[in-house]
Amino acid sequence: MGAVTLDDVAGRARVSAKTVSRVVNGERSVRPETRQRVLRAIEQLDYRPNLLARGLSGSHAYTIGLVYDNPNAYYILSMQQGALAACDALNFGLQMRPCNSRSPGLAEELRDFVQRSRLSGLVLTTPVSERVAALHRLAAYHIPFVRILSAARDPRDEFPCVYVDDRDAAYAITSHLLQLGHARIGFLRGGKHHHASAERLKGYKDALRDYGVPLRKELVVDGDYVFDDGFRGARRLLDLAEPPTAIFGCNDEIAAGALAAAQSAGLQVPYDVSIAGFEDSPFSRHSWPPLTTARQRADIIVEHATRMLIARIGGGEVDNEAFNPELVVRGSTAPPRSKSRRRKRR
Amino acid sequence: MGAVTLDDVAGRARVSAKTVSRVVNGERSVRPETRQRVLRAIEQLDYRPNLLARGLSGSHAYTIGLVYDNPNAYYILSMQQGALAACDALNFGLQMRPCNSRSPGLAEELRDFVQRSRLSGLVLTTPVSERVAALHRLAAYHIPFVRILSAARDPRDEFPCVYVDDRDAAYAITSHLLQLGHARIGFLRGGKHHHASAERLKGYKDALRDYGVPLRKELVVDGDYVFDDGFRGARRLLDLAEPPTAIFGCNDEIAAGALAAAQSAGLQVPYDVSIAGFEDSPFSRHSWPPLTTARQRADIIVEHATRMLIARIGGGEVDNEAFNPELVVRGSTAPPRSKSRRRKRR
DNA sequence: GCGTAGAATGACAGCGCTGTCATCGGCGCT
DNA sequence: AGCGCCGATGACAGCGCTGTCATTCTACGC
Repeated sequence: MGAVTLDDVAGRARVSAKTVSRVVNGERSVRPETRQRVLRAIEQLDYRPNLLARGLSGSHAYTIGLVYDNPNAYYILSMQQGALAACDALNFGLQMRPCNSRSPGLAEELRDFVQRSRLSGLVLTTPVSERVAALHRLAAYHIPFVRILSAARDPRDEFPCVYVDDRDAAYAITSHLLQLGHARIGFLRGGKHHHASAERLKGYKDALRDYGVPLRKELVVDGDYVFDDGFRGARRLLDLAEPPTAIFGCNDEIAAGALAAAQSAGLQVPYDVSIAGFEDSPFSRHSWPPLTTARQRADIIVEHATRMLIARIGGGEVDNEAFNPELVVRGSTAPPRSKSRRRKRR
Repeated sequence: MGAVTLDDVAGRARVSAKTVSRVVNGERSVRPETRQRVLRAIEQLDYRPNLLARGLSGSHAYTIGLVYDNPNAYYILSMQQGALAACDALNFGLQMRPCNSRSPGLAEELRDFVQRSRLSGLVLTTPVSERVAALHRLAAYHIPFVRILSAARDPRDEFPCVYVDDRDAAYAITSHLLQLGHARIGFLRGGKHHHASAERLKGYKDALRDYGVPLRKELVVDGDYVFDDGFRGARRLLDLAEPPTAIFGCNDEIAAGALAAAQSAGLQVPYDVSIAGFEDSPFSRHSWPPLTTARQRADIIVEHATRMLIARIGGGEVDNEAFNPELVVRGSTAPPRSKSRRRKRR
């Protein structure tokens, strides 16, 4: 099993182990010719640093943790892929960490997690990134982190941040529906305590206001980020005496539920009712009709956040960044048909 | 930051560090009263072992790798969840490792991966688990692994294995369609080089044979495990002079493509054409109509494989296990309607 | 040619744990 | 009483790397 170690390389290159370490870690103050010799030895021996030893010895393990608390499988995986891409490129390891963002001991759980493996830092995704008290505790423990937040850029933020302006995107989707001529637009909320959900509702309300369309309480239905709630919520909306001509689901899974509810009621989408989602998950592309939605590249966002984190760990100062989801118009939205022509099938 | 170490606990419990180590690792030969004292100290100090140190010092890192090469995001995530469940329960770490199963240096890549982090072992999922030559090399490197294989249990297998009998499940789905009265059943293949895909095709053929229905070459269409191939393949089938009355997609994503193709052609599912998938992914539940499919609990299967692996690492002998996917009948399949009554909408 | 700053390199300890082997004590046996 | 044996415990080295600090080398100015 004899894995090649620093010492082996050092012997071959006729330098000390420390110098090899310097080369491996790209430190300055190694003469180019020495560096060459070391690199050659590394290649000849096919040396790979032992990450455990490096982590144990150094001040941190060159590994970051991705912290999430989200029921949405697809979302988690995109985030993981983004984080993995950044980590692979920068030679860091990645640990996934599900958690309960509402737990009172959140900060301490995360501290233990970091200490056990000497993690270099954490990427905090929503809704974990919204627990401000926990963030302060983490900062007090000197744990580097970058958070991803559903909000507009805010210069007063004291913690490094990648912003995703969900309000803006929800505004765009609602505007799109309004411009198509819809005046009664249903809104299916997700995650009650989830800040992103509130932002999306805000975008919806703001758009209605700006277009001079009154907000109707009965068109906003609570629920969670899951299919069944989308189905039930849409059913409720469609059963109203005056049903909406369009429904905006707070994420794609909710919209999928709404789509199924409409179709099971014999309505044709988008002719009888328009449906829009939020997320650009595979479902939105694979359903029929494909969903109009907001493209949110969770992978790219998290990759960026990961790079920011690693840069900070390396001592750099990094500027916050904002990513705005963009409107993707697909087949599930169209102008409303006049009520008289609405028809039931089957 | 001062994390609590073994020595701290040892000092408090008035024993040596080694004894604390024994208690932590559940070794015998510690007097119960000593053990109690140590446990109390651990609790009082809230001690957590440093995984890096343990891994560096011990013969392995109490961490396993989950190796995959699969384009299906949902599948990967379920597997990850299963592995995480087992690892959490048994106090192991988990590293995810995507790879190219067709790379000639596969075994060496994996060896490097294992050595870098001193991994305890690997769980190999399909199609990586099918590369027999690589498996032999891994075994020669003394790397423990458990593989998950799409096949019927085979006592001649020399490597530990969790079997998933895809042929059987595909047989069940095809039988279901045949029993409904379908005689022309289209089959959309996935991953050309993927053994599981061949097994599913086999199940399809076997069922046809057993029901005395001739196999029609033109009803079997090649493609990959992706939506677009399902869409295109189904289009091709539906455009035949004598189109099939049912289509069986090799996984849910392919079936989703077929569903979209049928609906975009104005066909009503399942009245005009039945569609079945394979996998029981969320899509199959969230589409309209929901898909008849084969339930494959990737999470449970991988959790089991992970437990097997960890048991083996601990020196135990473990028996191979087989999981058979089960047929899940939903709304996308129904008896064929007579051809004359078939109608186009829109 | 000499002194010296600053760059290049090396020696060494130690990160927190486990494997190995030595040690200690108590018990049962002759 | 003396012996051996085994269970319980501890001392110590070392896993492979990095941080710190000491040492050596180089180049430049006078």
